[in-house]
Amino acid sequence: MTLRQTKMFLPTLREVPSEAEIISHQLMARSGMIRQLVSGVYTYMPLGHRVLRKVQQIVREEMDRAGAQEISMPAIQPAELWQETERWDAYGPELMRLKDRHHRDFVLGPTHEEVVTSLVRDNINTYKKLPINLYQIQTKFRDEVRPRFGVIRAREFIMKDAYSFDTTREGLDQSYEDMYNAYKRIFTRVGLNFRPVEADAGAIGGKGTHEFMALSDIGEDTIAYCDSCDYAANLEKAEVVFKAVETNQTEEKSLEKVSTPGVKTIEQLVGFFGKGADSFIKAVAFHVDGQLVIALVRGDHEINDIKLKNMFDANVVTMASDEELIAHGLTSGFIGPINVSDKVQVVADIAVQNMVDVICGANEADYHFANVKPGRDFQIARTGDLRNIQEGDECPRCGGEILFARGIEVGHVFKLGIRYSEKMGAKFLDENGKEKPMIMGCYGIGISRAVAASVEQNHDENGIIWPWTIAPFHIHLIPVNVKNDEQRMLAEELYEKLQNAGFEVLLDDRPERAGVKFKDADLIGIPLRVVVGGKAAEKQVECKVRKTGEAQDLHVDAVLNYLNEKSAELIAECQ
RNA sequence: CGGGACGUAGCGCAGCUCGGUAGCGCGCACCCUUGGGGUGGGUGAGGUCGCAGGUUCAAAUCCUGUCGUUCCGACCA
Repeated sequence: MTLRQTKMFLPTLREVPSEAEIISHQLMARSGMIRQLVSGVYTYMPLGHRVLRKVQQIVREEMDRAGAQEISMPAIQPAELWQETERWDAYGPELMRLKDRHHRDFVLGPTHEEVVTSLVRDNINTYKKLPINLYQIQTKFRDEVRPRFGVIRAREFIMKDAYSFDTTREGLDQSYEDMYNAYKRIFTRVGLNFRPVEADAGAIGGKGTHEFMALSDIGEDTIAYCDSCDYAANLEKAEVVFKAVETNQTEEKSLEKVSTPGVKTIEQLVGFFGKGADSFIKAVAFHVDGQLVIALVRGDHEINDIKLKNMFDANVVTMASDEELIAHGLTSGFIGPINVSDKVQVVADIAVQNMVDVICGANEADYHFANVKPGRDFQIARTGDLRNIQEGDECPRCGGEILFARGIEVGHVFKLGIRYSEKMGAKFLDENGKEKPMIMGCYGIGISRAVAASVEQNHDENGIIWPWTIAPFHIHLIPVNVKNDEQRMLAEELYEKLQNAGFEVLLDDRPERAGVKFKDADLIGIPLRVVVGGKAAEKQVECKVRKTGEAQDLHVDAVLNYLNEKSAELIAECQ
């Protein structure tokens, strides 16, 4: 490995490539870490590759420590395996498919449940060989609808995926916990500001699941977290604690039909009636596994379609189309729970059931009902938690206050159970000679995504600021003027010395001007910098910390001590 | 999948409205200069104007199609 910049393939850019929108993408491109080949597909150049390897190494160490064993499975997989689990159809167009010369169908693996389950089923058949946890670090393929954010949502990316096989539920719980703890150590060591959050299990099934979120404003997920305990959940999952609103309502008003021409949205209703959004019922029609469902929430709340899906234990939930609305006698913009056909089921969020004197759509263009009382004026088929949690709501664990943050999903742990082992016949004989399906878990880390998330979290206006543990180099050694013999020789001397001391050193031996070198150094973001300049004759050099900007002139003999001290501080930040 | 924008030198862009010799900045090569925050000057190399078709005496420019990139939305282990 050449660690001299004159020899290294490290093309930095002064300007931002036009396709890069977010800061991490811009900086990774400008610093010469990555180049885009086509949409969502990237080359990692030497600098980027070194960072990837650092992250991979940490992941390996922690996975091995947790008792997992590294393997390497094929990226190319036969369609038959995917047909066994029915994911050949279920996975949809996101699955990269191809044919071989004999016209046999294959896929480029987006994940490896099928392959690993087939592997284990063919090679393990007794409880004596279980539990086992197998992992790999490998390129994955997903034909994303819309690749974006550079390598954060790419179509080809590097993932660590692990799969555990246990004989009992309790065993799975243990495997899961081991992985959960390993993930906490991994992301801590990688230097990410992250949070494990409870998540919805989604289509992959299983009960327990946590996502590891790198906190970032550009994150695609919203995290609801508590300000006083460690509760954190994905917005789609976060439970809402129902608090009954006290009412001093004594006399009961009767239902009244009000003309509301053109008033459709909650916002318009608020303006029209001069009442708060919580005086209205928001009604949205969904298509739930073939049935039309009207879901009700309070006007100031948002419907959570995943909770709706879970309420019905449904496979598919989509917004009802205009055609479906008309077919069921509903009018877009004026949907309500009163006078609906028998074919339509009305469900409601808990907060709706004891609302009084509320206003809702009349299922007739330009009319709303006022003074509506749930239970009296309409019946609710099912009641439950159907809304998104909001900032300021009560924490479901401790009663503290819920706040929101955005996060980039860098890891995910799942309890799969027997979903795959049953379909694929991955069974073992237990102590009693009885055949049982293996109980599985799966655990993913987006390696390349974690790198981008780190850049997103660690940069300033001049460039990247790498955490020590995943920095491509530890020390950037910069002779200001390589034509000056004293500077050049002192730099060479230090280069040897620092490398012998165990540091990874990048020597900027380019015949560039100081400004160019400093700009590139800031951009690349190596944690510590040693500048050999005008005082080379007196054996004085400048040492600088990229993150804080603190700099000091030192005699060469004092440099090693100083760097050891600073590196120890930087290492401590990732523990 | 719906809506929008953009494809001109390695990178960033102008030129297109109104058809007629393809330009600028950066980068690159060489010379001089400078030498602690993207020095200054000079010389030079580098482009099927995304692709295909059409209109025209003539197309980067007008028309049609297509491919690519990207943004917003929908979707999303």
